[in-house]
Amino acid sequence: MVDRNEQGLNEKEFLQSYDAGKYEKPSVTADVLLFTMDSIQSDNYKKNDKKVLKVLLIKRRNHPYINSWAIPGGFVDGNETIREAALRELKEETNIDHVYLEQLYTYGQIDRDPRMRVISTSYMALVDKTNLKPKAGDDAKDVAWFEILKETIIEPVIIETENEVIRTETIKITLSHEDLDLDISATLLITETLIGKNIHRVVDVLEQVNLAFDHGKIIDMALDRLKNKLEYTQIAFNLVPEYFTLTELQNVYQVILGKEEKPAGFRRKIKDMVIETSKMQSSKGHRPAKLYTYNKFWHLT
Amino acid sequence: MVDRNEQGLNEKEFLQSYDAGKYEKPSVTADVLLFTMDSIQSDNYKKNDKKVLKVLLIKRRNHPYINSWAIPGGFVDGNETIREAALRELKEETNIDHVYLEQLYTYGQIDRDPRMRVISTSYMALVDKTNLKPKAGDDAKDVAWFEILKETIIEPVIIETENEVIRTETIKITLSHEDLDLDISATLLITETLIGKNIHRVVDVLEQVNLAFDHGKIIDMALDRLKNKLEYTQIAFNLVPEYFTLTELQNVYQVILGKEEKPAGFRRKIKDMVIETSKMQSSKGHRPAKLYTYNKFWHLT
DNA sequence: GGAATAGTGTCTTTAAGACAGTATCGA
DNA sequence: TCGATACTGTCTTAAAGACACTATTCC
Repeated sequence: MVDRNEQGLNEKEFLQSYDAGKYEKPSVTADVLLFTMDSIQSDNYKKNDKKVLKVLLIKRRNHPYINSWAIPGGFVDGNETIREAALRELKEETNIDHVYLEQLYTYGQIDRDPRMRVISTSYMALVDKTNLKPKAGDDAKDVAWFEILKETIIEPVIIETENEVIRTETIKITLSHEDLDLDISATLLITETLIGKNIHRVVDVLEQVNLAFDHGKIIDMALDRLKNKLEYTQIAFNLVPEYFTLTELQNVYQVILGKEEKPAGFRRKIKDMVIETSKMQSSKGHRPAKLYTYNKFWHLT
Repeated sequence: MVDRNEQGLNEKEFLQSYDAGKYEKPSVTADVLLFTMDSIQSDNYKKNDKKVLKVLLIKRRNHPYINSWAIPGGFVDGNETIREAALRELKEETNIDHVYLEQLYTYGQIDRDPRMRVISTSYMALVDKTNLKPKAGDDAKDVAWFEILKETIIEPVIIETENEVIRTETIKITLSHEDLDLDISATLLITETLIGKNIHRVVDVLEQVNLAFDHGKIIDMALDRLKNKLEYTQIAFNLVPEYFTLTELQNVYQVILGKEEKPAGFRRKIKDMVIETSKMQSSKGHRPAKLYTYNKFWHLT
């Protein structure tokens, strides 16, 4: 027996008569938040380089937000998945294979883009900058790594009423580049409302300078996810070279999580995830450090 | 100075001339995985009810997958966000306010739907079934709660080569209903490949019985997320009534995480999240239990 | 030698796990 | 009284944090 619907059509007849264009459709894009760690060289021969977290942005050459900076991304093509679109985007910016790529969140505010309805799925990618070969034909003026600084502008305020608790906080994300004379920033109002048993978090963009669309909000959410995942996965190893010192690795954690750790405790915590090698890193005016590599079989325990 | 693009247009001129229809666009839907805990009454007056995890499915009345069961969902309308579409869908299935609703993942496989390209953003919702008033006009034949059973069909196999580790496992998700004489199941092949420093997880649908689209895969991923979030957030409280016993709460954890816990340890772990009340639960042939309620200020510590 | 970082041993404090024992109900 | 579940106290083990100390390099 063939299943027929209420109009008496079987599946083949239904599909032939189906009008795919009868609903209004949004455009869908894939945006890639490409993060890396970078070193700021120290002038003191004894001191280690300072490590900072950076994100890749591109300069928009067309409206809307012409000349502002944006997270790299583009429309999802009819013959590719969203992930493939993100990978394609990533390929244009890096030359590395096996880049870590993870879906983060899908943004669907109605007026995100003044051109039309655009729904955007964001991905997070992590790369080790020391492996990045600069691409031929790269126009430094249009693609650049920006150091990320996140600071609190207005300290958290908690308002408790009979049935509700509301916590508001204003933060500012500043994106800076050592060579470009440029101010990029986003000021965000974070409102956490306790409704019933759950906290509902809403992020509003109060002000954005030289940053396109709702990308300040997207960067903020990506930073939160990066923080979270760092604590219970091994993704930090995507941000260091194949051979690294434990201090380097510790710096990745400290910069992203924003808190100091004692060397003894840190080493104890990650000892099963790394393998000691006989290589050494020297050249600085202090005791040279052993180089370690990632223990890829760590999961199987 | 007005910013002009390479065609010499300012933003207003650009937007007026922009052809929003020039790219092929997918349809976007919001799917809601509505979970709840249910009790299976015991025939022994002394024993507590058995608790099970259930998910809400609807029966499809049209092609494709006519007469199969599906996760409730629908197209995102032009004047609503994706979340609003999910809430609208949820409103049709429950009457509760403040339902916990969280975005999970966006699925963009090209052939997910035989009608056309459909990109689907899934949300997870948690409700306490004892609060659910059955909706007027609800057709029990078309909407039903299904008990979830996840089992391993083929035990994990790990293949190690020089540079790669591949782990495969076949699982089966069975969805059952006490009254309906119905088999709903999905058999899934899970392949985890260690590429570089990261594990890439791919879920393939081997077989689906009476289940529409790629919904077996979506249910599986939702279960994983539910498990994860249970361990480091307070979402479990959405699955119990306002007043609950600690054993009830413990059951929520045990059923979803699939492992036993010692009462002493469990109570110690959650003691700051709950508030003891003077209420008691009796009626069973054993010592009555104290009723507790959620400590909504637990976060602020 | 001195500044700076690398690395380790041990003590203390907390948290997690195990286990035994008491309490209280309904038939 | 018995079967079943509700709870609590304490001992053990493991993890996290604090701190002191030694090691090694380049200028």
